Amino acid sequence: MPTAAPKFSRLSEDARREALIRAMLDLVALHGVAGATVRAVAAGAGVTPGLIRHYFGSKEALIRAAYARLMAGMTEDNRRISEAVEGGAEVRLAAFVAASLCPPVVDPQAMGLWAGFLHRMQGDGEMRAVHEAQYLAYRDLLQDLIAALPRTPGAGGLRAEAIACNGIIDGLWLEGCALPEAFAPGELAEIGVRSVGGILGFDLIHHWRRDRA
Amino acid sequence: MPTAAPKFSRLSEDARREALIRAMLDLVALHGVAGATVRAVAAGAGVTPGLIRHYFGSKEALIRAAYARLMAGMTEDNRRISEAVEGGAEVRLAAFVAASLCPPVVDPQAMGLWAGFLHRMQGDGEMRAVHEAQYLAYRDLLQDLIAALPRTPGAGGLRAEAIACNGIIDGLWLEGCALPEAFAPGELAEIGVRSVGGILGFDLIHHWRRDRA
DNA sequence: TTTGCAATTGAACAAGCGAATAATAAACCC
DNA sequence: GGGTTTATTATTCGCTTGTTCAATTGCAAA
Repeated sequence: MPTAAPKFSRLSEDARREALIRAMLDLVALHGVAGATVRAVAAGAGVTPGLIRHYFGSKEALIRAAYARLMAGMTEDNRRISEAVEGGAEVRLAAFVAASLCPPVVDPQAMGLWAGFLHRMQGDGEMRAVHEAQYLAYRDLLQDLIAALPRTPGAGGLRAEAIACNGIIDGLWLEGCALPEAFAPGELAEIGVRSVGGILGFDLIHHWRRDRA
Repeated sequence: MPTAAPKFSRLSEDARREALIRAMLDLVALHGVAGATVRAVAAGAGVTPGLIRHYFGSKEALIRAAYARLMAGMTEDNRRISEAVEGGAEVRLAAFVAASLCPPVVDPQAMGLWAGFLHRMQGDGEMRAVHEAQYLAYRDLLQDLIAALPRTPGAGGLRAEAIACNGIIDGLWLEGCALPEAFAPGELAEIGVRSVGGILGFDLIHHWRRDRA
């Protein structure tokens, strides 16, 4: 008598949690938070709905875990970009700005994912705390890159400059995601680098263009 | 025998639609789109759920109508701001930027409202069309203010400058809404005016400060 | 191989959703 | 005032949701 095929396999706790978080992120990106039902997430992870409760206690807790994972991943990507570029502080900052304003960072699905979680921050203080920590980490990274520029800092102070540069990156990223056809390829990146240069009083786009050539 | 109190009153079509849209906006701002059920919206408007179908055909159609109303209101506010300020083009542009980065425009509830609708744009082309029209109208307004400045336009062109200024206003507005306690009162407005000046190569903050004094 | 444990299933549950529809009553016309 | 219209209500339907829990079963230790 042949041994019957196993109905399921027992994975480690880490692997299961990982699979469920990944399935949640995929579904939110594709159909929004509304489409990420426990049944759909479980099916995406190849398990049954009961496991969500077993590992996370509730769907809400899984959503929070997925959001934290998403934000951590974006920070990690940004850190890698800023470290991968060869050259002086000018080139590294310009590459950092440009990378944030081109695919795959600029992506309608990514914005859907981000917006899907954003509108949950209103009543959920724990989620807002995750967002704040992530925002400050990103801004500090940017501030370090700005501080390394060979120039005399502007009148507003380093903090204000980091806030401003973070702001224009966020704003242009959002517009690029929301209306992909409204901008030519590379247009947002060039505008971003030029604008950051204007804010900092530094000819950033000149260094950027020479580096790309 | 006293005449019994009427169980309900018949309103004009416009008044009913208005009441339902208003109730929808209030609920989305307070509890997100998920909390804006047909029953809750109807209760907020003082009617029964059936009327939503009677006037809008479906809940989805009411959501679209409410979104269009929200966006139209924001455009109107912006237009009023840009027209209310006395003075030259420099002062008007600076006031426009600053107004967009102070209460009541910067408001956590407003962001909740905006985010609640944003994550619905993914699969809804009609909603995206509303968003695009609104975005372009806002950007054109900004571009007109920029074009009126007494200066020689920058190397990037007027369109790129408008995109950049729009981007930084959006980005700073978002950060101010998401983390109200992270910035001092007026800090974002000053950063915004200074940054727009940097992007345009124009000493905007000097004119702004003199006008406020 | 046998035993014990807990990861996983699968069916069922109550609650809430949007939608549909027949009955009702307010307002308008003559 | 009586008759007509239709805005509005009240009730119901079918469906999906998140959650629950006893039964099952893969897997590792003994």
